[in-house]
Amino acid sequence: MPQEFDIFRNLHERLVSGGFEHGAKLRAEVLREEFDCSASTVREALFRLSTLGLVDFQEQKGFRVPNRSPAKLIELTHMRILLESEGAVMSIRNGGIRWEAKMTAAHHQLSHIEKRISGADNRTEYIELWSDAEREFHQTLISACGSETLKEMHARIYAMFRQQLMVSDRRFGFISENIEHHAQILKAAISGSEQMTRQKIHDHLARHLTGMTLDA
Amino acid sequence: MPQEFDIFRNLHERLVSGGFEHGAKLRAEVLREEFDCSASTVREALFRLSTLGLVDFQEQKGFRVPNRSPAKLIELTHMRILLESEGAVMSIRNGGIRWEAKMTAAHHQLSHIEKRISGADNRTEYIELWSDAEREFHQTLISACGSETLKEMHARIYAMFRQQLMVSDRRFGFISENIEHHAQILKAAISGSEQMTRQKIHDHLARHLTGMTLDA
DNA sequence: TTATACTAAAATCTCGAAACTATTCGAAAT
DNA sequence: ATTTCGAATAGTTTCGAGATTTTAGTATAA
Repeated sequence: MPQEFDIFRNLHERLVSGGFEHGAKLRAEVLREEFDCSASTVREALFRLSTLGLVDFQEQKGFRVPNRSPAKLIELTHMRILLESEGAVMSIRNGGIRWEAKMTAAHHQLSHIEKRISGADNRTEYIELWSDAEREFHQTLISACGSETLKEMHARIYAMFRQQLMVSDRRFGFISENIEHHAQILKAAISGSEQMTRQKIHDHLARHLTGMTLDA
Repeated sequence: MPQEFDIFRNLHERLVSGGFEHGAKLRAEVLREEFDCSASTVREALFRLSTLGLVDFQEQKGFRVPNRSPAKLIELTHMRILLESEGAVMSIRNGGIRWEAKMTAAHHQLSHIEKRISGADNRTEYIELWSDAEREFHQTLISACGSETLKEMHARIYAMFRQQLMVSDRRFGFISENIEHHAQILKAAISGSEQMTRQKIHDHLARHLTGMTLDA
């Protein structure tokens, strides 16, 4: 059973969901022990992650978790707006009824979790659930765009975006404002209005464009 | 002297400029000899290239040069249009006189080579020269956009795009039509017209959208 | 005190062989 | 003639040790 891919996936998930400190050093020799494999195998995984932008690599200096920077988050937000708007518009044109059905399903799922969270005592346990549903919603939005390249590119940007989020934004991203946003994006997409869809996607993400969000 | 990066660069260049057959197998053991290093080192470089989309990787099956597909070229063309248009417009807004100067310089250089080629007996020797100048022109176009992420993303798409080109398009991409296109893109960019710039970039790349180009 | 040079320790990078997996090819059975 | 099986070959992945480079610490000189 080849394990390099498992390591890759594991590290990917942790990097995106905040499992490492920003700027932390990633030593192959250390991670080696956790995965019970050789350092070379970890190194390969880290190399791949570095090409995805989730890990910084410097020759002879090793691997690091990228530092957080407001400027980077703004750039990634712009890219998300660009790619999601384009993907959503293309989905509207190509998707048909099947895509609309998938959209309503994805939103229903997300919406359900968001309602649960609103009244919950311990929100922490819902974070992963919500996180997955949110990703699913945004992925579905562009899923019928007809371009694997665009979807792949978006997935990478989305991962880097999430990695750049502060702890507070990762944990309380499901604020009531967002709940309304998702509903409006769905409505615009189903109605087939390209202009409106672009607008709602922009509105949804615009909060990350100021660079003024606070960390926990 | 760390050599992994050299191997990476060398393979990258060859993959993009058609140094390998489409679909060819890339065996670490074979390439090892050429670079006079171990297979593991080649493997690392190939892994990185696979994450960039320039090499296909399958577990337990090794590495391959991606096959050419008209659909893929069309997708990449759409991405180029999207990214270059956005980047150019942002450059128009942020670039100022310095960017305009760089643009005219890049175009002058490209234009000079294109004129040389038109009257040359043996065009082959100019290909690399032209190729570099063309890349430089398109890179300069988006260079003042203010987003490293966008530039990086564009560089990746551009590389994959070039890799997907047929031999004929790589060798005779400097057709007279293109010479005119580049001039018009420059003119639109310098004039500051965002709409016109978007249009000219689209026109320039549109020929790849039909999927009907022939191979040599 | 600040700067420089040297040394020891720690980390990274490369290697070649061993372990593992896929493919090929030919023999036996249908 | 075709299929199935298994051995032999070819190819891929993992490993841990050794070579190289960076980093940290200490001593010496300005």
